[in-house]
Amino acid sequence: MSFAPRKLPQQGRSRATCDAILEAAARIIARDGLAGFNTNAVATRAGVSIGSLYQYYPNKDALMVALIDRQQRQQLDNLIAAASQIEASAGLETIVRTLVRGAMQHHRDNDLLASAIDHEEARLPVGALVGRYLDQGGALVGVMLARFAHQIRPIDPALAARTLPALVRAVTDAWANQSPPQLETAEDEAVNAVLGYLR
Amino acid sequence: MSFAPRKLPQQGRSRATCDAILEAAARIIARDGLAGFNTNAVATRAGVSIGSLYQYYPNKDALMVALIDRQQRQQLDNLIAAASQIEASAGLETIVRTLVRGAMQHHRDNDLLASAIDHEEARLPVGALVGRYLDQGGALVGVMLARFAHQIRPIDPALAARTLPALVRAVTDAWANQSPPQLETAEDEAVNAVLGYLR
DNA sequence: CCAAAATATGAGTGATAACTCATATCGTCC
DNA sequence: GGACGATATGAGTTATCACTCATATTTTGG
Repeated sequence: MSFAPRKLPQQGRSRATCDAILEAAARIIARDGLAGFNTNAVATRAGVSIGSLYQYYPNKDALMVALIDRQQRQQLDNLIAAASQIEASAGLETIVRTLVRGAMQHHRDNDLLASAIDHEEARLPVGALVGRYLDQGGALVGVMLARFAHQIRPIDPALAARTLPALVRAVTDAWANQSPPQLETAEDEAVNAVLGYLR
Repeated sequence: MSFAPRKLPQQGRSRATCDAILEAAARIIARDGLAGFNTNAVATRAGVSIGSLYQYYPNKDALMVALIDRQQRQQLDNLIAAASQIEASAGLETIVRTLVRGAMQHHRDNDLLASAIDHEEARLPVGALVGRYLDQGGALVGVMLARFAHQIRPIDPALAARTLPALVRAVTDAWANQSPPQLETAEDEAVNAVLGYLR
């Protein structure tokens, strides 16, 4: 089973079709989870026929892989945007807090989608794809934290890129499942956990 | 949709049937993930007819809920067993390390099953059920850590019971996805993360 | 032993959803 | 403006799978 696109869009029209399909898939999963994710629903939601969907995505898993790619790219973009807003003189805790806030925001906005994608990443052969994005993000964060080398123990950057988002996730989920959820405190806790891990 | 058992087993024979069904479900998910989890396969694997399965579990989700209950109970039992082997004079780090090792062992042995169950817990209304087990585990750990109150910042025990296993999980997964996986080091890292969070 | 209750059976039903294909429309290039 | 490739359509096919039910077997209590 291949996940490569069956046919590359060559005209603007078909590129719009591909995008609409991905967007529809994301919205459906965000609303109903993987249970509502079927190709007929995606095509309908995208305002496109089921035949068009299969013109570009050879099977359902290929569509999922494309969605994973899209999501990873968005998260990297978010990270870059957050990083660009941090002042050069910012302290370690400020930096960590800014990045944590960005990650939490992303999860809060797309809770079902984010966890569905996490789950599918484990099932599909996307290790290399995801690894590329994580390494880019890790490198960026590594540069930002280089100034604080004396406050931080040495950690493999590729590893930190996998560990830290998961840490934030773990803390966020734990607080979100509390009643009542207290998301402001969750941010403090996540910052705490990350700093505790880094030092 | 109710998840309560349709009929309670009253004879030893039917209790064995129920157990065989649950065991088969666990083994199938552990091998093939949720993709291979269908009621016909479970019944066949259990050496039981599909009709018998539906005699006790009114629908597929009810079977999943029973499996979640079973898994949570097992994890609590593991925790109790690990706790009982810790000497009364053990230091904080020793205690944390022992508990972390137990949790990692459990995940390593049942990787697909554990993550499938995590995923299903989010979808099904099992918050109260899971909460009871977490609170019991949290209380137990709370007692063990009470001696170290001066080294630990105050944390809501119910919250810690949700956060700490997730932390361990996050670190373990990050290291497991590294190539090559180094699970011994992962233990050190998880202990680190937990201690960093607690202090 | 017998009747009634409990338990087991598995072919069958209906719904869902992935995927195909014959046909139609659109865009581009000369 | 015509021809050819690119793109779009959606009814139809097929496989899977949750779940039922009429019937058969086993266990229990009297």
